[in-house]
Amino acid sequence: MSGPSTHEDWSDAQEEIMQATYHALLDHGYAGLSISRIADELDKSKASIYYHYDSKDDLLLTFLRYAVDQFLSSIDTETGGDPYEDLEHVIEKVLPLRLDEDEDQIHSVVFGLRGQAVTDETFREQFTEIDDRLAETLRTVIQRGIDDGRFRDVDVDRVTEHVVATINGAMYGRVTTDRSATVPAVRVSLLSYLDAELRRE
Amino acid sequence: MSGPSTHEDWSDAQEEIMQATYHALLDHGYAGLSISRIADELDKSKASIYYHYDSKDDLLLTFLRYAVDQFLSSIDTETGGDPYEDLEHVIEKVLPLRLDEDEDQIHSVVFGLRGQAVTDETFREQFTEIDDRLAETLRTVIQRGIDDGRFRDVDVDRVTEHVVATINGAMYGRVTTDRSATVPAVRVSLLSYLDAELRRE
DNA sequence: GTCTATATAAGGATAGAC
DNA sequence: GTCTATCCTTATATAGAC
Repeated sequence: MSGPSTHEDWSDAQEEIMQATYHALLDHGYAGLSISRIADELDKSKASIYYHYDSKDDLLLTFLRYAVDQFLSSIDTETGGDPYEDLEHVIEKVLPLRLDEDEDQIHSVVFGLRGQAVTDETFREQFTEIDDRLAETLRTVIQRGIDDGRFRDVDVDRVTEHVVATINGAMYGRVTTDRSATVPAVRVSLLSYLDAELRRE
Repeated sequence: MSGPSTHEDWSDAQEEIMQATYHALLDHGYAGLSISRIADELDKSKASIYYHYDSKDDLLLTFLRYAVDQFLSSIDTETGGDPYEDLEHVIEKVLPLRLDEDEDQIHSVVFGLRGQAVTDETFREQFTEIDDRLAETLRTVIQRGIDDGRFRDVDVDRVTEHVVATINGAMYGRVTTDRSATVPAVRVSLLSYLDAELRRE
């Protein structure tokens, strides 16, 4: 998660605070997040946090963008090959059978925050962006398949929205329920759906 | 939402506290929920809440079950007719083009709480139950369609999980993003998918 | 059952030393 | 930049009157 050059021009202290916030969220959830608990995950005091951020809100806003960027990176997929294989790669990337620890933490934190979007406009904008990005990737691949003549001339937006919803529902189920059969079933079913819907006979 | 006999044998005061909690959640979200804010939505004092509940946790647990029950009622659908029409009815019930105010509030509160399931086992159990129930309804209808010979002999669990994920993703998108095109697109696409996947030629 | 008043802790934020 | 100490507000929870 913290590999080399994770974030632009930030100081080490700022990066450490973001990581501490990550861990505080994993331990206590958003509702239980406090500056004290972030400091507990840090080898620094509460006051030092206020040197870097004006307020808890300021920190949270910065963190939200930080987490969203990490999430977007984690689901980013190279496309441009065979359109159907591209779709396979996207699905494999967003719904791997097994998430490694870092990915699992990113998903947990991001989906743990997403509920805030119901009552907070700032959060909603971020999650709108996440879904827009995923949709854009899918739409581009599908459209290219149609233009190439490899896919049938379907309603691109309709198929795209269907796939985005299914992917989100499966990711969401993974982190908020104990229904472990969901992800494997959806992976298979989604590919079968795309094959039937898009591929020319 | 509060029609006649909403909840078993509760006192009026308890029902009022549940409703106040509802509104406090809509106004402030789960992270901003406090006993004071619940009391503000009530024409009673903070202390009166502690007469009915031992602690905030006790109240929250009761409320979680209350909200989950309301949500389950709101998506409950009569089945037993033509299997394909039953599926149409379920989708129409969980993904109506327009939610009335009460339904919208139930969805907002329930999805606002669901993020807690990431870090809280008690919450996760409730959302596992919600998804299990929806899956059970769908699985039963699809299985009956197969047994009747109206549907093809598909992998029932695979199709069921796909539909549950898609429905959840669409409901989730509705309350956590500004992407208003999702629900209408998914409704259409889901029915088209089920038609292609299930119906005998 | 509900109220006012209050005890006690935790949380956000700042002052001032180093 | 980071620390300790502290201020003020909010929060959970209880005591005791009505």
